[in-house]
Amino acid sequence: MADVARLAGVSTSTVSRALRQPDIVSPELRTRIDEAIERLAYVPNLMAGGLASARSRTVGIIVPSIMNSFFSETVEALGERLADRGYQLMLGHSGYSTEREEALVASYLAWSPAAIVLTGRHHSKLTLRRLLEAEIPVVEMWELGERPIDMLVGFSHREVGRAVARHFRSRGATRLAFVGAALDRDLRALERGAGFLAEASAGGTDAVTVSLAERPQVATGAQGLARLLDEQPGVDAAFFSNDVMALGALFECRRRGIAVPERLRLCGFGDLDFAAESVPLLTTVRPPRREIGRRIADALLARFEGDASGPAVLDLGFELIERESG
Amino acid sequence: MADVARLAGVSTSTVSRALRQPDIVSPELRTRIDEAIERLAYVPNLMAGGLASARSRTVGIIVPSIMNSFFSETVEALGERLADRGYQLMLGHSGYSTEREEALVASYLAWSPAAIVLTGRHHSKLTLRRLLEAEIPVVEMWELGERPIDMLVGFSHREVGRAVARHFRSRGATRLAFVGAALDRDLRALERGAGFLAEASAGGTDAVTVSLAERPQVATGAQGLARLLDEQPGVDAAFFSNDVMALGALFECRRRGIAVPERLRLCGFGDLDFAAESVPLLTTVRPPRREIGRRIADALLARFEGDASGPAVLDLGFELIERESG
DNA sequence: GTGAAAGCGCTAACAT
DNA sequence: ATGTTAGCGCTTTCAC
Repeated sequence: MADVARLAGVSTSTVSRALRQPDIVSPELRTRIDEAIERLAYVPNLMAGGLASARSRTVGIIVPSIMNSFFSETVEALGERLADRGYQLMLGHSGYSTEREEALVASYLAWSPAAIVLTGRHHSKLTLRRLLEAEIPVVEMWELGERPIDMLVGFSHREVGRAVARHFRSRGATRLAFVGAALDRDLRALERGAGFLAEASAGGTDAVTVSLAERPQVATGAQGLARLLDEQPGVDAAFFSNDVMALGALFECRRRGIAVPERLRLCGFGDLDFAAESVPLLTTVRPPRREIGRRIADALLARFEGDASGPAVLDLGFELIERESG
Repeated sequence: MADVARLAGVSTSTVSRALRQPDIVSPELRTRIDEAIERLAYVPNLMAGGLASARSRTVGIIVPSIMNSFFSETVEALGERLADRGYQLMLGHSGYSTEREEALVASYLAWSPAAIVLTGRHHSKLTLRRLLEAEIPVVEMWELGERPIDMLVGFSHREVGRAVARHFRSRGATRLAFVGAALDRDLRALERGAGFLAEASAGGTDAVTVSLAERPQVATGAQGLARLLDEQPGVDAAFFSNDVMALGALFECRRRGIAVPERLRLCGFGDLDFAAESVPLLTTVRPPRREIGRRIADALLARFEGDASGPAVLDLGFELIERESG
């Protein structure tokens, strides 16, 4: 930067200003500075800037798993919008563990990030304390609830479960089941199941849960269907943890010659791209995957510019997509 | 850090040493320092450290798409191993564009990263120059080839294509097809297709390409199958860009009553989890997704400790998984 | 609108 | 093995 200043015949403070708030520098100097930057191929040292200003154009984000397409679509949308404005994403995955989340938050904080984005509402005490002390924007996403740390962008998983139960009932199903995987860690799926069961029993419909310990994968869905058929042969409609599991169930039904939806109705969650192509087409719930990322980016960018007027809690809703399977 | 030093009754240099190379500090002081750190809940400022040492414990990584499970599994494996050693991942996605890659590399470099990991071998001139000048470890991944920028960890996509063609031939197929999507951007898929066609013609077998402009998704696979049947009715074995497309083709076959593999053999790429569950089970090629991440982490960590003895090019191979579809 | 000067919190010679 | 000292490259008062 000293080189740039020398070449442009100004002081480093002016170069710094020209970079950060171009409008308060006279047009003439700005041009000279821009030329110097160009000629020297100057790349600012962000660590020096960060040290001096005690903040950085970095946003830390933690998702349970990078491989989960739900979250990765949110991350991609968020990252794209932030990158346009010069912010970098530091990505980590907690593997659904609050301890790993705690460690990640601590290491993010050491970078004086501009903001931190967390998945869900379940955090350790220490994480909460550190976040509060950091006094930076904090977003919790993919859920809803009371008293967010700061901002909250998501939708109600309980309502998702209720909507699916109502849908099944309206189609004449009489014995419902929720098939979940790793529910001790995936609290959002647990919540969907709870809403589903609550709505079923509120409507006087029979409902059971089949809970598998494994992670929610295609094979787990197939297993879940097998267990369901074994243990609860009377069930005529099943709501799965997500589309991936529902796909496994679809395959297993095919193998066993179970007619979907005639003998058994199936509903997934996520509206992943195969849901609109499978045989039969998969009835599912579409969460606002990209929208969550976009809205968080917008809220954050507004906050970075000093605009704190946005809502603390943003409910982006969801959509039940009725197709052939249920 | 000054507070810690004061409380422990030592100088800041000693605290700094205790943090970076604990073994060169006497056990007694180390204990006192650790206690002070604990009591003050001291969190080091990484930007200050980075500025002073002109490097940071940060690794920049660029993948074409975060949502692609191939790469996200690599990212997850890499991130996990690096996080254990105190390194943070800065993640970005290029959307298969070298210009976006260029911009990302530039912004990573402003953080004095410990290393940079790129997907593929196709980069802009400026990116190459900057990377060379940065004098940090650079890994190109998911491909193989001559003269890497620095390190190269992957496998041969051309060989993948050849292996699939040989496999189809050995099963008696006589008219082969490669069905690809967005081949102008996905150079790895293009390479697989080229290997496939080359091997087919080398063996005297007829082979054609069906190329779609859309991104390789489930729906694209279904479309690809439709076009294949229309334009090349005699084809009896098709190799798809990846498993996602192959799944779409499987569904489309089901809809059209095409017997797989009797009438048409299908092979995918990726061995995504549904491949082992679909009906029929999907024959595919398994790339070393996690292994790539792990080996890069190992190579990088070795380099960070000054060990430059590792190979510049690491061929991790692949595996053809024969199941029912082909 | 621009410049001078004082750090930001740490690391790395160097000296002891 | 430990302390002293001089920055790292930028931002940000504070004068002008």
